Amino acid sequence: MLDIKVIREREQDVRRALEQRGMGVQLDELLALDQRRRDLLSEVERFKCERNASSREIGQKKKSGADASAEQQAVREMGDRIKALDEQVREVQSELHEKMLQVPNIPHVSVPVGEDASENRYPRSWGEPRAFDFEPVPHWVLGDKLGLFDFERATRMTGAGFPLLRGQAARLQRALIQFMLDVHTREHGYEEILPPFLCNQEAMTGTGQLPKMAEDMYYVGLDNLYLIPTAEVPVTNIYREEIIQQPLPIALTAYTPCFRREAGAAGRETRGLNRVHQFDKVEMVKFVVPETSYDELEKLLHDAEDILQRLELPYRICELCTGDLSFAAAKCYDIELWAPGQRVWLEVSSCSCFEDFQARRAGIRYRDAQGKVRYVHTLNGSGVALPRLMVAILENGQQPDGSVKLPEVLRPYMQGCDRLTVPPTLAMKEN
RNA sequence: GGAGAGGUGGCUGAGUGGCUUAAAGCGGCGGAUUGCUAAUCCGUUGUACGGGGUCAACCCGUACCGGGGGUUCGAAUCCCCCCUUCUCCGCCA
Repeated sequence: MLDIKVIREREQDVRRALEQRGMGVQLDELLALDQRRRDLLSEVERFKCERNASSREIGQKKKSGADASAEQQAVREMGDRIKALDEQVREVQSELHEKMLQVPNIPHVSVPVGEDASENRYPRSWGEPRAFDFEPVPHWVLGDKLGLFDFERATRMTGAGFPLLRGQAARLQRALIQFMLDVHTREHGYEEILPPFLCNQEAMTGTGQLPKMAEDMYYVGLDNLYLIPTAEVPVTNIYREEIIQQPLPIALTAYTPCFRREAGAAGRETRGLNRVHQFDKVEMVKFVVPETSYDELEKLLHDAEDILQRLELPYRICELCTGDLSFAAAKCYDIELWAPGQRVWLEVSSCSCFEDFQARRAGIRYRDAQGKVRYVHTLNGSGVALPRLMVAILENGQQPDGSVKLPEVLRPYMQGCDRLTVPPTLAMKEN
């Protein structure tokens, strides 16, 4: 959420910044509501001041035994007016609040201006795509050979887009989670969190999923809870409505499943594990003082990159332009892995700085050196998402015989196993 | 799911209708003093919103004692509903 005072005082700047996002925002309406709210507040507070004074007088009079029934009558009538005005204030306030929740964050000055993804920048990349002396195949072909996935049966029990991993794939996924958490906790200084996988409406509003993304989430109506689309939600909301007492920055990492309805995405790049409704992810979340947030964003990005470098997977960094930036972000880098079997780049991480946008919604504050209460800056990034990481490992590590050579660094996590091979049961079927 | 007991500031903890502007202590911040890794003494101490202002380190007002309603001239205090924590019982991986 933006600060209404900032909108009031720097209307033109805000207007320009939001236009760069390609979103029409009704600032006039917001400012009119704000004016109305302030007028009403002035009025009702004047009455309340008067009532407080009169009540004190009545108390004095009664104590000294005098009659105060005339005054009581007057104050009672004033009370009716106050009640009516309070009601109006509440209405205007909640309407303003609803509207404010719909306004996206202002992009940071360093964000390239552009209309859509075609104007994103690619400042750098890491690693050389492997040169194949045979034709690399997509991961779903490898999956068939190695018995990794069972999409058909998963569809029967749940529906399309809910992957079922078997045998070596399930174990590899578990190994990857363990590996990433170990690197983040032991070497990057994050505290490991295992949060709830369902959150309430307040938490979802705090990080910005609600109200705009409601139809992208799974909702459990009976209990009024949402399945988390990312660990960002429960982990960022750890400090909701708090003044954080411990020193900043705070760096947290969490493994969770993620649930996304992906409304409107049906049929697009949905083959295999490319885009699914349920997936696992290791997430990083930071709470920092405002002065350091963009340095922290670079560090966060490097922490995610470090995972991919250790896994020896070539990637490129994408700097999102204003038109492609998500609702709550002020700046965002994506990391894209090369998938040689499909000849596409797949997004495995999104590292964002939200400045005080989420903190303001969620009421997350700290005390600065002078003891003043201020909003923290929040950041988060995937470190990283599992399905597409799995895709890249499979497609990059594939051998002519259909087996998959695993990154060296995973060996301790795979009981020394260094490749995925055709299981005996499947091999027999082929012969 | 049932019964009982709780929820007060950064923390501990008083407070059963108006001198509560939330006591006291701890912690924090500022100062004084002291030859020793500290003690002692003094002062200070919340948040949000609105208004004013030499637009700041200030002043005025309003609200805030888990959340929401109600009673009252006046509510931390009385009443109702909800949330939540703890204990016991039931159910259960």
